[in-house]
Amino acid sequence: MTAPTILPRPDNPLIVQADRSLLLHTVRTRVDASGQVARDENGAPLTEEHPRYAEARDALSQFAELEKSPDYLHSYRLTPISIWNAAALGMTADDVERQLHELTCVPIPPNVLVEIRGWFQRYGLLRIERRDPDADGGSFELVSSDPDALADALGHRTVRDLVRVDDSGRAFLDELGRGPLKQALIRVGYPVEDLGGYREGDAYPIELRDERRAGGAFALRDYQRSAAEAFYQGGAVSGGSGVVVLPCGAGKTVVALGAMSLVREKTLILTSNTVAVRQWKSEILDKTTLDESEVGEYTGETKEVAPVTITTYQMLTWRRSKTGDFEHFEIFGRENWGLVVYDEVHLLPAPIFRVTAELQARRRLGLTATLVREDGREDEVFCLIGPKRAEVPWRVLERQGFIAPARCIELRIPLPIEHKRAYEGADARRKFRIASENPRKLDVAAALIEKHRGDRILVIGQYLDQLKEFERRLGLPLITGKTPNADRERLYADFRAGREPVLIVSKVGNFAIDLPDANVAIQISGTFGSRQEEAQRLGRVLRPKDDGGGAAFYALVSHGTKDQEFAQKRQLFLTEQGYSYEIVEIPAGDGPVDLGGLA
DNA sequence: TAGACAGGAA
DNA sequence: TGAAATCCTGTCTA
Repeated sequence: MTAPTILPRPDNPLIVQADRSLLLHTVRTRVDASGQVARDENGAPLTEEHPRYAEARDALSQFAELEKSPDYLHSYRLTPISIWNAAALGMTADDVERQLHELTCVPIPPNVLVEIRGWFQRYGLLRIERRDPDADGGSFELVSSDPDALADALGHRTVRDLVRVDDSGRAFLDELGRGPLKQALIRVGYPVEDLGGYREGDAYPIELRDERRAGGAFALRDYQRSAAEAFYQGGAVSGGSGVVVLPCGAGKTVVALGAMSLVREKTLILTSNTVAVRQWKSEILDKTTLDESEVGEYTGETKEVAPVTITTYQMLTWRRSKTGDFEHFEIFGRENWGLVVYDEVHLLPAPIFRVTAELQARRRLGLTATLVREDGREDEVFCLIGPKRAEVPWRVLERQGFIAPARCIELRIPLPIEHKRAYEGADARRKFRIASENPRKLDVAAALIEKHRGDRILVIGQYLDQLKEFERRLGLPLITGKTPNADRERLYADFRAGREPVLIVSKVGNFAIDLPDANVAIQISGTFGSRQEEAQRLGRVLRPKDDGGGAAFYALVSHGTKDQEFAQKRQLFLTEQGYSYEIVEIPAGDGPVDLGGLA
């Protein structure tokens, strides 16, 4: 082990704890010229952002996961997956260790460094390699340069059952065994490097249309091109598998088109809903040389299979009955696909993991805005789709002008006294509902709408009752799942044209991709703590504006309640991406709301 | 043969 | 912890 070359500096922002959690100071107390702690008129100490907070956050985002983000102290955790993704990006244990030493204000517990090294060492320790089935005992073999590691892995029943071990102790498997074996191994702590390679799909010429057209030239942006190349060249076997992480609105589709133009084989695209299917199709027709006949939609309405076919997860996971077969899985065998694209990998349903386990000989590209899954199956994404090949932080795209700068503000609103009483007496789940539906939110929303006169505003909520109340009291149009398509389109059009500056939307807003862009979002209630939901909602207002103006995202929460607690959880992902929430407390009382605390 | 709608699933 | 939206299929109507 290398001795630390950098001594901890007391003014550094990071504390590394023995349980592998990391604490990051976001602020520090301000000191005046005479060396005294600066205080406000009430004598309370003043704080300022820690000068190395941003640097530390950017460093940690490469190899640690953000867990909690209260005001002053953010906590991160080092996990095997977070380290293996770093390893797959080419980082080494030395890199991570050096960055920790540079940021920490206390000595790093030695066991943490040992564990980090251990995880890095395990990455690629076991490999799956191709064999000649006639000469050897099977098509693929699980190998390791470290016999102890191989023996240790095979000591686990769940692993041992998936391979055939011959007399000399070599472990063989066949093609379909690759996925299940990788799943079993990652559960016992071995991320396998799969050098088994890919089966060639049917060649199909797919080229990006790069010519000048009426709408201007289409060209991949630099980060899109390098993400596509990182996917194609990433890993020991080129042509690869893995995940590209890009913010909403950064053009994930275009990255996939870039990858398709590198692979140049028949491609199957799996996406989350039918609107997305249509969007993919029009993007493909617009930006590649493929024409209508070469791109198929495989949905409830039309079941076309073409050299490039787009379908939905729901289509694939449909069953006649609870115990029936997945009747549409046969699409995977209908063509000799050379590439399978998984859109929104953070939403991938369980049955798709199952079928993907059998698809390890196909190239697989996962796209997502966040690797975080609410169900904690990050390890399955890692071993079945592949490691993270490229990631562009939101803030970087913001600096380059590809997404609009955004201000996030959490408004803490007191519960009126009579609701407070009901809240105290309610059980846990009623509490959340009561706090979410704080009627005072309506007054605050009205004040915000007034403040943002002239902007495009979306009011986003979770409960239909609450939303209907807003519709009635504010006299603004509401869109829910029940709103007929014709009405939706009319309202969207009015919103785009500026005739209708405010729309109230329910959870449809999470799915409807055709929802027009806004520059102000007011979230009046959200789910129990879905991080990706918050990210998507912010994504709604992040498209760059013609006037170069910024966006605002307001989260309205009831002060000191479950509502506030869950809001904090939702904010995790965005904090990790470098957004900080300003907190503004709304004074108690009724009548017009004073937004004086808001600059 | 298209559209509307109900019902089940996750 | 619960509510809401979606998608797919099948059936009914005109």
